[in-house]
Amino acid sequence: MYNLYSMSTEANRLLKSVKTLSTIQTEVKNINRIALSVDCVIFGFDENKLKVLLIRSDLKKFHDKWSLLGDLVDPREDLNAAAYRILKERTGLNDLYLEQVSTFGEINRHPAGRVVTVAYCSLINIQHHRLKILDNELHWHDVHDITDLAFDHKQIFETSYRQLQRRVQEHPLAFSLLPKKFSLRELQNVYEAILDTKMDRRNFRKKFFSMDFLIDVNEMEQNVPHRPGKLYKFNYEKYEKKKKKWVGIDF
Amino acid sequence: MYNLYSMSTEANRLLKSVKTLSTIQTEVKNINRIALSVDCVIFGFDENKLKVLLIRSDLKKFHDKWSLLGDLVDPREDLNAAAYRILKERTGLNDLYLEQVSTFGEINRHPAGRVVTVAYCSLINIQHHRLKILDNELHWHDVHDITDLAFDHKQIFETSYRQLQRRVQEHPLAFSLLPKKFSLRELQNVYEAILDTKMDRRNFRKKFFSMDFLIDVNEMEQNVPHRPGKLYKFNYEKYEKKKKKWVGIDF
DNA sequence: GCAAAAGTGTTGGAAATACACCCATGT
DNA sequence: ACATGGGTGTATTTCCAACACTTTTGC
Repeated sequence: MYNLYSMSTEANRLLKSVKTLSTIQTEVKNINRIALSVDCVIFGFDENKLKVLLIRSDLKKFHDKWSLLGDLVDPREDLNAAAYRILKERTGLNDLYLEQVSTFGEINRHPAGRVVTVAYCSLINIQHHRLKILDNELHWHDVHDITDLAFDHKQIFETSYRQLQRRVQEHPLAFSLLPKKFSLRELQNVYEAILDTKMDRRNFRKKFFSMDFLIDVNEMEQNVPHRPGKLYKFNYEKYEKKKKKWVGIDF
Repeated sequence: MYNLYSMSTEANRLLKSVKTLSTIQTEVKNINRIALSVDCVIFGFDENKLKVLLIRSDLKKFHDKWSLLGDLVDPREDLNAAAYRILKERTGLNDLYLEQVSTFGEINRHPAGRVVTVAYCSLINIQHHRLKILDNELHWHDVHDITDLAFDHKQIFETSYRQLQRRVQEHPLAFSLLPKKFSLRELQNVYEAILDTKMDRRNFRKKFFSMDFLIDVNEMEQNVPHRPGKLYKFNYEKYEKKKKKWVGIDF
């Protein structure tokens, strides 16, 4: 039995092999180390569909399969910094929505050896970085068309997508997929795409106007073949002040 | 720039240093490895209070501070298996509620070197293993009395506690803190302790009876100095069949 | 009989849902 | 003029919150 934190002699009666700090240091340095990677599930919204950014895997074992964007974490690099680095490399953008999802640590999940991976979910405005992904090894995939991915990335993707569906209903994430200024129809399209459902337009508007977090920017849509809608932006400051505490048993 | 999954020559125009499998293997084996640990936030319920199980840390740097129960992950061990191992070592119990919370990977979070830790949350019935924690280096602490813990364990604890508060409202976790048979009052006490709030007794009963997941076991409380309550157990099978899909924007 | 908690229904307000018509623009 | 989606209001239902008295047991 190990114990990473305690070296109590008192505890030794129960805990057979409590370690000294130098023992821990030896293990940390030489014995128990594992390769750690980050995988980013990068969502975008285009043509009224929710998309995920994938790269072609050319490992023989996974020929013709797609995989998430990932890399090893450098031992001198914060975990979150590694995730931001990967995003920056792939999208060219800073200041993105990025959130940790979960860590996947089965022994044989990677053919190169023991690699534990931390999954992150990111939401980006697909217009803003379209120029960066001319590379035809990188591709946006409709989330409905994901069949099998390389490694355990299908599982990672599904976990991330479910978490996104959950979180978008409780937090103002959807705006990260849209331009700063957007119409209510675009916003509703994002929700419908993420949740894979249809909503009533009038009730959707009522809901958002009653939350009172949308700022009317006094502009209209341009070049639409129908009556143009008003544009809004999300009031993050007001949201941060007012966000509710949620109590209510419901399962 | 690295890439763990792709070795496309096509991509090389954009991605300066895409790696071969053998390069990846070399890095996984020799270069980029990091010590990985698991920390368990073990919650219990006793005397109508929510408790967390901590061990005394005797590292000089953290003398007199308490810490979570954790250990290094063995490179030949599944991540989840490591968490179950730690739980088993400390509580003697298998088949516990155990769920991953989050991974903490700041560079200097551990004095022994670079240690990234995966936090897990567990709920146990405190009666069942009371005998295992005679060791006075292990102690149940009221969650309200947690001030500072060793390492970054305060942050880990708070993240886990918040997640518990969130999840207990949407999933039937509370029953893991109680005996198989429990009274509605005990159940309500668990919710009130976790959520740190008071609830209306009649509405609480109405809520649970209308969900219709409680089985009346036709037994009563024994040896209470007042009218004894009926005992129930939770119908997990029925819950699994019926659990609802939740749709509704609310933030 | 008294203390202590179990058990039980109703009502008002808030929020969610369902639903149909007129309006502004591009073609 | 017409096709397309923008914009709006009301009635109904469902859910939640507030609230007080009677019952059963141990002492």
